[in-house]
Amino acid sequence: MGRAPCCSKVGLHKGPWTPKEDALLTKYIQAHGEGQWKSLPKKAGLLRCGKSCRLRWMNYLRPDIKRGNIAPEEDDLIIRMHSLLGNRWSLIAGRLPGRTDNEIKNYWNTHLSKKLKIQGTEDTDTHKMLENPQEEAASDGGNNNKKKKKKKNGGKKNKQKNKGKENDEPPKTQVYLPKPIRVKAMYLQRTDSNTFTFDSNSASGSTSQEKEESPVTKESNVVSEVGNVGEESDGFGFFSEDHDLVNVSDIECHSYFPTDHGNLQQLYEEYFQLLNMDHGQFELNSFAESLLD
DNA sequence: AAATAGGTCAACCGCCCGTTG
DNA sequence: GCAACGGGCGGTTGACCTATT
Repeated sequence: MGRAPCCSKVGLHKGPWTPKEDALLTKYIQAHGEGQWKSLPKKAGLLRCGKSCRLRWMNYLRPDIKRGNIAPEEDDLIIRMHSLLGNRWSLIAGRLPGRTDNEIKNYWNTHLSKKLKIQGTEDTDTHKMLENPQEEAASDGGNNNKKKKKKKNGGKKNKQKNKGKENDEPPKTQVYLPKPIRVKAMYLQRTDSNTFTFDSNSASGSTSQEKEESPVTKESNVVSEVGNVGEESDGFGFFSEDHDLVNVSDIECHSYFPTDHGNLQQLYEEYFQLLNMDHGQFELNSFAESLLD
């Protein structure tokens, strides 16, 4: 059909965002809110495609983004959700506040699919059990069929990509007590006073007062912490038994992620039961769609 | 020390879908 | 009903990093 590109590509910047661009985008959104992506770059003084701005904001600049290691329980939930929903990353991300679909997708492709194959748990595409998991893993090369392009080592130009790492502060996790929920992806909304709040209505039933509060300052909600995660979880057990409680100094990220085993189990079971209602794909799709209602 | 293989993840691309006029 | 538009999504790419040879 050849739809016209979302914007004229002529003269637009591509590639990694510079700190200056980030600042411009952040400043503009803080002042005017999200949306109007097509006209946003021009108004914000950015030589970027609107989609690129949206992506940068959604995946990197949003203040509620939880960067860093995926907790074992998140890991497990991703696996389970993937088994139910397939590659519907945005839906899965919607269950993991602070995580983006892109992050989860990357995490799946680079960690989980490989891990599951090695464990022989299942075919990560079909979720069927593998007969020869080791072979599968080996043949796959842990690369998800991704063709590897090798590049010359090239200049080690400064790259913003790892600037977080350069801080050398290990990613930290801070977890908030879950509110009674049917969780929904958290959307940042603008209030009349140009402050941002999380639209966690559907996610947590928060009051308007709560909304006035920056999530980052909601320290009172901090009730527990989860182990620093980069380590392997044991994969398919619901939680890793030996997963350590954390060290407060390792905590930083904020989340409403339910850390309680029971909550996660409940969430999963809720999904599972719905999927077992024997209503076929139509119901599955309806259910999936309903997740974000 | 240099070259290469393998891994990670930000960003792009193109399609799809809901909304609007 | 239709086309254009805006936004969202999943798949893919490629720059950069680390580990290994």
